[in-house]
Amino acid sequence: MYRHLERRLAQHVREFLRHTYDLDLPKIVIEQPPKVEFGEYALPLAFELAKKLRKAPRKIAEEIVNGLGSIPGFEEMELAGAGYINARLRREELAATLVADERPRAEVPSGKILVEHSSINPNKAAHVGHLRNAILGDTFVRMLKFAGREVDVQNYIDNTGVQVADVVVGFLNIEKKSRAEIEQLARQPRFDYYCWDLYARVSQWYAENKQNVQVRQQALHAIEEGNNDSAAVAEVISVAVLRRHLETMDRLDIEYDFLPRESEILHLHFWDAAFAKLKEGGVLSFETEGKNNGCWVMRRAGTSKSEIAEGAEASAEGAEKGEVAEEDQKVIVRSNGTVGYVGKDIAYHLWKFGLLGRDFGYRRFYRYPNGHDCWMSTAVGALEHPHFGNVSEIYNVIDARQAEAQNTVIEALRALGDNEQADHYTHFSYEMVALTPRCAAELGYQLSDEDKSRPYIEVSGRKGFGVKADDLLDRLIASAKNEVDDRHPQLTDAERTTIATQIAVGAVRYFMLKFTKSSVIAFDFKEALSFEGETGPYAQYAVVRAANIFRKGGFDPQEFGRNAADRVSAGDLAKHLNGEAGNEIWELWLASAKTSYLIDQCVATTEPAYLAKHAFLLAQLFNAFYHRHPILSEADEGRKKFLLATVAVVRRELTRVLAVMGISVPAVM
RNA sequence: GGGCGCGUAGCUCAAACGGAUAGAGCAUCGGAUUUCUAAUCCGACGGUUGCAGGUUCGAUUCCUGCCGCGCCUACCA
Repeated sequence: MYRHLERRLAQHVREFLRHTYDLDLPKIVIEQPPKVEFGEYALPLAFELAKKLRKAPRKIAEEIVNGLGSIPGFEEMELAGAGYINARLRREELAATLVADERPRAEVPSGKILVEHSSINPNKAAHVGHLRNAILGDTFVRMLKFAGREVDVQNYIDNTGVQVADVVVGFLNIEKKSRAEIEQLARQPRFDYYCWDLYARVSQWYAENKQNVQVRQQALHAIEEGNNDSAAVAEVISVAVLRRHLETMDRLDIEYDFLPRESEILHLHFWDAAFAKLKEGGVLSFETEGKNNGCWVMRRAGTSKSEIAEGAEASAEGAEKGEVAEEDQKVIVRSNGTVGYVGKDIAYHLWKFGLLGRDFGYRRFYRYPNGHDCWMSTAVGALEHPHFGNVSEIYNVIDARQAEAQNTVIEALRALGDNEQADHYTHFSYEMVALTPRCAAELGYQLSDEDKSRPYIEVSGRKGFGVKADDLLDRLIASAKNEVDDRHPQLTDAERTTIATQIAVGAVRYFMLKFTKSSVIAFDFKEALSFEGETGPYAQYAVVRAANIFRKGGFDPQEFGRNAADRVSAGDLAKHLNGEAGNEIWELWLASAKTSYLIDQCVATTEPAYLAKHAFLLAQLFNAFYHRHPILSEADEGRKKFLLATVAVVRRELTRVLAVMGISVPAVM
């Protein structure tokens, strides 16, 4: 409703400007005043118009205020400061729509959206960096669904790369395990932990002897070719580790619809189809000299043609022929004829948009406890399956280090003339999770003096350096469980574990969402394990308190919410929300009204952190309100109903906001 | 060298297209009617927004230069 009113205001102002000044502004800037006393919306419009109209800002603001007339839902406009126009809502009207939970539906664009996230190499346990990816991705999916969009969630599995080959080498060449033994190990509960350690050992083993590196090459080729022992072992390992990743993510309520695998991209010859298109479209060029002699190359994204043309004389000759300077070349097909990962990625993305002309086979792979099926690609699949791909919009949740590769894929689409698709390709970029030196030391890693002086140290799976996702979750659950055990000894152990798990998930999900995407998270257990202050449990606690009021008062909160419209009168709303005394509580109502508005902002900017901040603000306002106003002991019956309606609205909206962040609310805390 | 990003309180971070007194959490210190449970609340302390210019009625935000830091820049994936 809040965003609906904002649009209504913008519409009125736009029409007024057209009539009065014959001005057509494409965008009416609407801000939020620093304090509720100033109103709910602020327009710095007059400053902008001062130059165009050659009048003082204050004078213009005055004209607008006087000329705008009345707008449904709004009080009269007000002039403030040097030329701000503040708009004030009729508080009781917005409050009434909130009580009744009336939400005007915004028009939803049609077309399916594909969100790709997680994409963890299936050769070792998931770590905190993967957690950030999956939580950002899953939260974004929830936001899109909240906004009414249809979404498919994909988790791309690179099961044929060197990382998997390395672990295969570890099992076969270092540990000298048989296939049967490996299959046995793969059934162990935390097989991914075993691989984590082995992977680190393999890296060391390569460093010890140059010849060992050749073993890796052989393994890699064998895996890509298929139909041999190495390939079979690779399949066992990657599938088992992948299953573990799905289990880990399921602990956080993160689910996927489809797992496309690189092995199928290879075996179903996606690349051949893409290669033909790229050659036909003149996107690739074949090098006949220099270091990339014999390769098919593409211009690296971000290197423009004009710069080359204006650049050094040495490249001027090549530039005239439309060639790409060597340092700007991205090799797509190697001189030995094999395709690199960017090539496969281009093929994959052509498939996503339905431009490839080929499809995967599909098979059911994983069934979640709630009955939802996750499908996986396969060479020859089930006859009956849901349809994936062929979408109109995609978001790839991939960290900022992959920006160049992502842009290269987008450029390939453009070069093929698929601009519509390129425009709807969003690299949802975010910064990595690193460890603080203190955290690294805590984990027992030896640090150089140089590393100790850094603000953070990059995680490295290859070195086995990092915090495993399941370890973090285990620690969070244990810590929460201690607290719950103390506070609620009357509950069964199972009940207490459920609550502790909800709190742990709330803590880790909030932690990963509260930083803006562009901020590197320097991970530290102390901060991540905190349940106080700006944390998920703080917000959960606010909802639990709200629910407690109803429980103690003998009401069912949902029931009360549904009937609140009958219980609290318009007169009471007006009486208690207006004036000096009403400001504080109105702030709480207003914040509660902003759920849809915030989610729109988050989707438009691909920035979930705004919603996390909002959840915290809402919880903070509620906690202050809770402290200041005794409700059940309120003598004035009308006021008591009003306060209960306030609690009902906040409880509902905060629960909703937390749900979009994938955070559930415990029964008690 | 080139590309992308960052630099804000002791620490970790906010501040949507440039806007009203730059805000939170943590830490430190001092408080809260023994209540709808304190995983809470209130207060204090804490800032030349890396430096120097420029644009603007107005700059943490935009532009230029400098300083510092990180990531990317493989015929690895």
